[in-house]
Amino acid sequence: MTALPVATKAQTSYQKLLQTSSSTGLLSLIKSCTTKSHLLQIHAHTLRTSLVLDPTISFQFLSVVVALSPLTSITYSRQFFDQIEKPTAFHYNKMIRAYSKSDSPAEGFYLYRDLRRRGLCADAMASSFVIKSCIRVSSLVGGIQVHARILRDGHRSDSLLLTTLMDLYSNCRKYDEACQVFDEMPKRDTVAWNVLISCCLHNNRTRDALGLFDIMQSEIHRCEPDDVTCLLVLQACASLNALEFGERVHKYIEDHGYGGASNLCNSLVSMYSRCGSLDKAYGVFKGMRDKNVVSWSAMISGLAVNGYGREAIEAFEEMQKMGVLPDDQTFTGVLCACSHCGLVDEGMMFFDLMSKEFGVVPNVHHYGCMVDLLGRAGQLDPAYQLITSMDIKPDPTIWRTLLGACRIHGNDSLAERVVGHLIELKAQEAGDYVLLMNIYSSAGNWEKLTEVRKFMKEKAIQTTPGCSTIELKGVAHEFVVDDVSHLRKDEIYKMLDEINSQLKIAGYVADVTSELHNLGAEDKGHALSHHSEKLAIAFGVLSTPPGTPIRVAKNLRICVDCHNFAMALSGVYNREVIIRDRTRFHHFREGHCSCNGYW
DNA sequence: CTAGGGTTAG
Repeated sequence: MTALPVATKAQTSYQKLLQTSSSTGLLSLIKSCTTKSHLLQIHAHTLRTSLVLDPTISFQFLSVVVALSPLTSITYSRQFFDQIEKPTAFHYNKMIRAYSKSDSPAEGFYLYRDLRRRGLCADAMASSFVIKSCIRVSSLVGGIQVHARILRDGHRSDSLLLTTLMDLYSNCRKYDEACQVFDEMPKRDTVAWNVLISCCLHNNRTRDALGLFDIMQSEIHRCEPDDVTCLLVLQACASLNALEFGERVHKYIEDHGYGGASNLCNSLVSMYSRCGSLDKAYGVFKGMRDKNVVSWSAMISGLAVNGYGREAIEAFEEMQKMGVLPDDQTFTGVLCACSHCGLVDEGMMFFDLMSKEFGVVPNVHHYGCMVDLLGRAGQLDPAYQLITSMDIKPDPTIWRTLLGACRIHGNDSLAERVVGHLIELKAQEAGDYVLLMNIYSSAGNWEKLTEVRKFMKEKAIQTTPGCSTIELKGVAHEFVVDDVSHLRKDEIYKMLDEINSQLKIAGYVADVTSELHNLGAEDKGHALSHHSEKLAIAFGVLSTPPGTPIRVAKNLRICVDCHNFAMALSGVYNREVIIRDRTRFHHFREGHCSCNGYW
């Protein structure tokens, strides 16, 4: 351990003050200490006069040291702590709390163990701080140990403590354990429900998160959602494309007087955008009095993903006129706008501007947009160069973006290299091989295609089933390829047949060459005609009045044929069709798509 | 004798 810093000037006026003050005077001097220099002088003084032995004084001083730790360091606080001869539980709690918020949260855990070994009483607070530490270092093992202690200590009905514990399990991806803690809680307040919803959101239970919004309000629980609940549920709506549910939450927000909260408005803007309802997003955005960088970024990204690249760039300029400084996420939106609309030169310009004029260091998302931009424009080699020249480690997503571009431009040799990189990262997924097979298939390279297929079979690599959802009256309906599980399946298939024949008259021809989702299918044409998005669309046509927009969310990329299908349908049936796939939105209107073939 | 806990915008 390094030597403690001490005051350099031997006799300052402050030290005189210290020496002449009574013990109550000293306490108030300590409490009012706000500068590092005074802190060091008090420290020296307490050491010289053995005042560290006095628990009240040492506690007060520890409080100040911890409070001023941004000026000194957590290590300094610890050094002082170690000088206290007989630290009490109070001292420990103070120090453990400090650690839980510091850059070395794990130390809090060791100190907690130390506290117990000394036989001091660990109260609920101490345990609470330690769990915080465990969350920070995502130590499930540590958390479980503390959990056991909590039960032994008889703190099993402390809601606040148990809520923290739920958050721990949630952060460690232990959904069931978090639920169990929730179930065993004697009393659950709104925050407990919020943590449960947050847990669903972060553990692939997004649909359950929506359900909880209603369950918590039901007769049995009678728990009022608050602003945080709304924030969480809006995120769930956005990721599920649940527009109607989102509108309900919007109404709830208005009815409960949260309408003016900027964080909620920003969330609404994002939710509406991500549900493909740009006009509603803009409505909320326009009504906001204080638009901050988050609001603008949400609007810019919203415009971008919905295919309004030029408008997104205009919004970016407008934002600067209003004196709001863009940050990293603003640029993610702007670059995304460029990549979705094929604005290669603009994209390069913004990428350059970003760091030079706004000091925003490009992150993996920015690079990802640039790779997408270059890749889609056919500049595959520069895109590859860009990835290899990054000063950050390429993540699987960025390689996958390039792989997508390889598919568009049918570059099989680069695609193979990219898959090689994914394998190197041990991140290759079924979808990557499917993409590779798509490339071989459209190039007519049947040998390689069979090779990959065989490889996948041998390794038993499971493909992610394509799944499309459509929300109707607040309920999400799910479809997979050739789905026969829906109650109205007969009507749906009849409708799909009718749509197909109508579209054929209008000149739509099924494209069976470029896609093969169903690996085992002998009859590709057949599998194609019952893709999940087509079933969802047919269901939409069937169950909504003419003219109603049809909104579908798909977990994978939409295939070329389904894209053509939706495009034709939007004209023939005069329906707006909005499909959100894994990478972007497709707005189909009057026989056209917002992506203008650039996709 | 002293202080102190949970969820949370793009």
